Amino acid sequence: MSDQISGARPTLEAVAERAGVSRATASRVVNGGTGVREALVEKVRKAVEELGYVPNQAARSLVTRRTGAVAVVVAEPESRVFADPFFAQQLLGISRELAVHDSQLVLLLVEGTADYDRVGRYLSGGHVDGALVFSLHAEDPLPGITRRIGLPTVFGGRPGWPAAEGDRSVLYVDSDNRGGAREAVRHLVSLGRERIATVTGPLDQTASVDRLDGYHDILMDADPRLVVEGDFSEAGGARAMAQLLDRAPDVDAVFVASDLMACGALRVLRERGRRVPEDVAIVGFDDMASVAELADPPLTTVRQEIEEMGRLMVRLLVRGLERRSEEDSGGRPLSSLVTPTRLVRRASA
Amino acid sequence: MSDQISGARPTLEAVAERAGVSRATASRVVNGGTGVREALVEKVRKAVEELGYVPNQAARSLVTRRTGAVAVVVAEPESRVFADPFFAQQLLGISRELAVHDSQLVLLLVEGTADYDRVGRYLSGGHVDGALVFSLHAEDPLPGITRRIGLPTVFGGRPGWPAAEGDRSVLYVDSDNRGGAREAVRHLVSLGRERIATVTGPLDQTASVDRLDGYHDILMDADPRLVVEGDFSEAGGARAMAQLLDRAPDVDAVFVASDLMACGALRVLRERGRRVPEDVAIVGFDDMASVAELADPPLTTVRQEIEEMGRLMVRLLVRGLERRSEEDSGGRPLSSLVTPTRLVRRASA
DNA sequence: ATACGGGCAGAGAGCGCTCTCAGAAACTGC
DNA sequence: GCAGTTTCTGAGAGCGCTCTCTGCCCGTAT
Repeated sequence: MSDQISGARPTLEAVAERAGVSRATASRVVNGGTGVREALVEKVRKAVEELGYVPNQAARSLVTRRTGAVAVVVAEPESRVFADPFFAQQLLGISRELAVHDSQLVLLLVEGTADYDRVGRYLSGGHVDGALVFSLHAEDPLPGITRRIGLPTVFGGRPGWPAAEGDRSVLYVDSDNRGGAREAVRHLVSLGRERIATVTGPLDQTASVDRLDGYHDILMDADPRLVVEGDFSEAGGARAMAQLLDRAPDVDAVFVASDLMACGALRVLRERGRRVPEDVAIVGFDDMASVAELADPPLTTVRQEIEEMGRLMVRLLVRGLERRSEEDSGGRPLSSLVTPTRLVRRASA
Repeated sequence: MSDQISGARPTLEAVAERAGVSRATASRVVNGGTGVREALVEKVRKAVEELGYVPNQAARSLVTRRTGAVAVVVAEPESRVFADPFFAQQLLGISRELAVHDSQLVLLLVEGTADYDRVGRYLSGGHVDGALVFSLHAEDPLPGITRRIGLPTVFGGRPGWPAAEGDRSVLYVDSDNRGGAREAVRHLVSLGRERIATVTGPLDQTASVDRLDGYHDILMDADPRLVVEGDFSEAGGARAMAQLLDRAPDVDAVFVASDLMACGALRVLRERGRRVPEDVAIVGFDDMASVAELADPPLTTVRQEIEEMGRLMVRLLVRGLERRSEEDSGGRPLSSLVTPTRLVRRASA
């Protein structure tokens, strides 16, 4: 019987009546139950149970101004959600951490200009308490939107748009791309390699730039022919590697800015008869399980805690929300997070 | 000025006042504007514009009982969202189609038992108008949950739990796995191959079973040694292929139930010195752009319209919602959809 | 001119919940 | 035993919106 009530869902009113208390008391119990006599708490709990009561979120958020939902905004999903197991894992982290905070994940994929409109309207509509934004490029209007409407926002990766530089109020979670790159290159140097090249990601993304900076930190005046721009795809890595071999046949090590690209590079090296790591040592970046370990040879790579980054984004956002609602704003202001990376040695270097 | 109102968002009341009309009229205009004189429509539009009014969804859905959101429930995301570009693409289709219908996508990833609880509560809470469910296995409680609470639901792929068989009220969108497999095998036969094997997906998934059935449709009494179970992963495909070569060294063609597995198979064949397609012809399944075309040799495969399937799920759900709200239920009942597949010939067979 | 019908606009009653505020009940101290 | 506290409970006012219902105004027919 009671598990088939498909029609009218019970209201708080009904629960209160059944428990013989007022709506206010029932509400108190449902929301934590502090300050209510134990006997009544029990009664209400029982009524909730029997009726199969579930609070109506719409009514609740109408008055609390909280929705219990967080938007995850992804620009250019085609190139991202997709090709990128990276993002999938981050999403997993986000989802898990949101579950901990009893919040829902509203996924907004943004493709065209019209979508920006739609998403902008949605975010302004008070449908969500905050937003986690993954936007790749500098000209993205998203950051401006969330800022204008005052929606708490955390970015995935250091945002690259000009005004953000040095603006401490812009919150993001990133991994230590530069440090990781440094460690990778240092490792290659320690191996005695002398012509160390790098295949970068698209240089309009901060992650790519930071990794390249890390490379230059160690190899301050590297031969510019040893730097080739890739696009984070397997094919792009292959293309870049081919180009590199043509430009600098004497290359003996490559720091490739992603595992996927490293795979492409590995393939080209194999095709051209270069042995890895004997002739050319390779270090990747990401440590994506499905790629790095299975590569031939298994990739030495820089590990980032991808899922952890997703979780941290949520925690940062939630902390911001708490502050805001407490009108507290005490303590020192929230600041962006940079998660450590670490070199994982396998066979390729 | 007006684009920085971070505090109080304007209400319909405010719009009405500014336009010099009643709240009711303002509401009419905002929701389509039929039955309102053009002059007033203009005035209200202007007021909306000037105030930057955005309707409060909570208030609206409190009275309409519609949320404008659809849940996408994914069981076992780790093995799915992840490894599976397949799912990503379907999600893209879903997102795009939902945008068309002005609905939001609430992503629910389900992992442990506790999650089922949480998700069940959420779905019962009236937070969403319907659900799109991807659940892999027979024992999944999800279908039961949505059914019990009477939430309109469409499944991704034919559900495999026992009670669903033959139940026309269970709606799903699937591709023609069996037909596609048949076509693949028929093609291999037409090539004159005589020892045609198959690497299946996990046989607790209907898609895998259906593809295997398609294989048997053509090869009614195939040697059981020619059937090996894989797991839809690259590594699994490699493993299965190796096993196959051991069991039946004379195999001259393989229908592999996914492109990813086909890649693994290709790799093993290469390692063992078998030429593709000369010695062993391979046909994959999925036609995933990032895999099939880039494989060496490029894969002949069965194409499914993955994104389209996502879109169809949404359309089916939306149609169900419309019917339900119109109390119409006229016309013939909605029925599940099976999208066609087609063989794409490349070099591997 | 009066009666009647149709198209439009406004008043107002909720939707289900939270939260303040005030009053009841139980406790303390003198 | 009574005033002064403290703890708990209930009444009731909204949150912002939709939607029905009533009434106005206009055009047309009588």
